[in-house]
Amino acid sequence: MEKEITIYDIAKQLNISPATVSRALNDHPAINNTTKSLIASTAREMGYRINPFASSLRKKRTNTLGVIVPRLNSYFMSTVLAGMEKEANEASYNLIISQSMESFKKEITNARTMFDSRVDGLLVSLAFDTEDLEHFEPFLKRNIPLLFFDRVMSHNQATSIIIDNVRAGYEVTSHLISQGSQRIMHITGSLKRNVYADRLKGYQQALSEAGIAYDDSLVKVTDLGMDTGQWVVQQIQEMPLPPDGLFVANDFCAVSCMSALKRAGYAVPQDVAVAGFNNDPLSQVVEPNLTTIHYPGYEMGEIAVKSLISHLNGVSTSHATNTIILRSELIVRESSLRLSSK
Amino acid sequence: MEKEITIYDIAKQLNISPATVSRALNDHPAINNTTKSLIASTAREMGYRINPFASSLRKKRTNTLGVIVPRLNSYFMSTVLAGMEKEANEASYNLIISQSMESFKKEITNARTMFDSRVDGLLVSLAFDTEDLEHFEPFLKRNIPLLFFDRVMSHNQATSIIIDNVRAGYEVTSHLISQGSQRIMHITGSLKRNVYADRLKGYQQALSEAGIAYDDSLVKVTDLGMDTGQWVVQQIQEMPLPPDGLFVANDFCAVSCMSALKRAGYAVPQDVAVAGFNNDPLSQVVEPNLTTIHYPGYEMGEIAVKSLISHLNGVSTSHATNTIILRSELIVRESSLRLSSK
DNA sequence: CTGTTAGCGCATTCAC
DNA sequence: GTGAATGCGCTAACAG
Repeated sequence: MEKEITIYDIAKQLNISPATVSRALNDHPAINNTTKSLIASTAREMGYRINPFASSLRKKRTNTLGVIVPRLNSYFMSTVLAGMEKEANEASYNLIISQSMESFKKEITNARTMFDSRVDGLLVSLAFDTEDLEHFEPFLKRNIPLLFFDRVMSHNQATSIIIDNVRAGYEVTSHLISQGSQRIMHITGSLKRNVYADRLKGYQQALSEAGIAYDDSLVKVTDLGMDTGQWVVQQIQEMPLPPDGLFVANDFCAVSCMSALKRAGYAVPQDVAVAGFNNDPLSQVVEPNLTTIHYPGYEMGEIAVKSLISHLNGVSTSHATNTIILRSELIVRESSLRLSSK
Repeated sequence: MEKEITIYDIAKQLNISPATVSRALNDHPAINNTTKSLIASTAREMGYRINPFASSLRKKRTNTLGVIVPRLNSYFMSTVLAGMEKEANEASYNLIISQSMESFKKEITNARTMFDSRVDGLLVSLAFDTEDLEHFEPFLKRNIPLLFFDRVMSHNQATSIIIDNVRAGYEVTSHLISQGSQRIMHITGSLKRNVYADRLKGYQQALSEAGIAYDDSLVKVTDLGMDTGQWVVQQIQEMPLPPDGLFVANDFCAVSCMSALKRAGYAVPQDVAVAGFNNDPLSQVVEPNLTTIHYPGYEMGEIAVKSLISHLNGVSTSHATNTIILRSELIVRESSLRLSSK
């Protein structure tokens, strides 16, 4: 069992004061460069590592960011987190990650834990059924910056990072229309969440622009889970006039729908064109390949952390609340191609 | 900006000593129950929250566990993490999670970060190409318990939690044989990793037991990525005698193979029976549903953390190294059913 | 059962 | 450019 080296040990070794060691290690400008590098090298030799707790206690900041996400099990989310981790590491911040499991209640618990852990900042993507932002008030009261990404809710003291979901929804729908679909069904998640509400808006815009009447009964709010495909096909079979297009709010569920459709004897895309959302690798692994929206997850993670940290280092306490909108992109694949040759 | 309440504030308020407050808050046995609850309630009223850094600095433990995983983007991994998080929360531990992105190098960096963060214990699932365990030595030298799960490497000072991959591989292969497959191809990942090496062993056992000669050229080591399916089919098309069964080491890649097979005109399961591994929800969302192995991820996460924490609280420094083997289960679905009626 | 005292390791005044 | 002194908030002796 090795002993921990402290700045005192280094100081003694070099016959200088601990204060100088501390300053040198923190690259303080008022320290001679030669002594700086001397201290750095002996620190390395002696196997010194900073004690983050002593440092945090003293500085009253933890160099830790909290992240609350609905779930980790999607390509999208893990990509976002990879981006966050990269930026955090570079700025020597740690990340504490937790999953709300799409539950408002768990999200509240998670927020509480993050608060008690005294994170310097909090990054959140909201759960399906989150109703309000009260559980984040303690952070704002203590001036701990709060940032929402992807699943956001507008708040006058928090930054949001999103893509233009209205536009993306519009693009998908327009594309389906351009491929000859006239009755497009939209399978989505909780409309409490901007991502779903906005995609729906885009869907409606595209219909209206094409002169297609909006039909409420073609929009289905689901949990986007693995049974949704089967349920959707059941609905379709009960319809007097079945749809000829399907816009599903994520790729996994879109695949579930495609699969159920094929099992029920519908041809994709001939009978029904299908499009998903997120550009999960899954979309290129199913037959037919899935038309979808590319979502810049890694970039979103990077920017989120970068923005939060710059806020932490920021000059003012002015909560410059802004919304950052990233660029998404329609990716056309076979599942929606009904016109061009295969 | 509110002021932080400390135990001194509570002590002053109640005219008692800070030590008593500290003891009461930590549920020390030698404190009167009435004063305990009095302290607890005023602490709540005053909005007290413990300062984990002061506490960590004093106690020389952080109540934080590190987790290094290859990737977060699978149902399996996020389930494991959910189980870990639950147990950690209950024992009031925090989790720091990082992804190695299947890279040995990144795993080393991650380990270093965890070490510098002074985690009390470390949970690891190894990257594809990890060669040795040297980067974990610093932990062992400092008596920080190390636990491997799923992707493990035997080490005389670390506990491992796994399923019986040999058996699972055997079960899958035997099942395929029982459905009439004679030439079974096995698509797997790096054989440096126990999970893949063991599944291969099980595969070989089953063949041998059925009196089928083992054919090296039917085993393909890949990255199990999204292009693997296409590549595999290409290989198949070049074979004089194509396989009639496919055992793929994870579900995502199995789906990629099924899809490529169908695109190339093979019927699943009639021409080729397919089986995957992990029981990802994906397996029930593709057509045909995928035969697979159910893997108790949540349970594995729970047990991993429970075991590590009990080690931390353990009486001795004796590194009682053990291997815990969890039960997996074959799940038969359409993709492999060639005999029974559909 | 409760109080007194001291120190965990660091960063920051204030000196010089 | 460097050193001495102090305290961040908590817990663990040691007393009583």
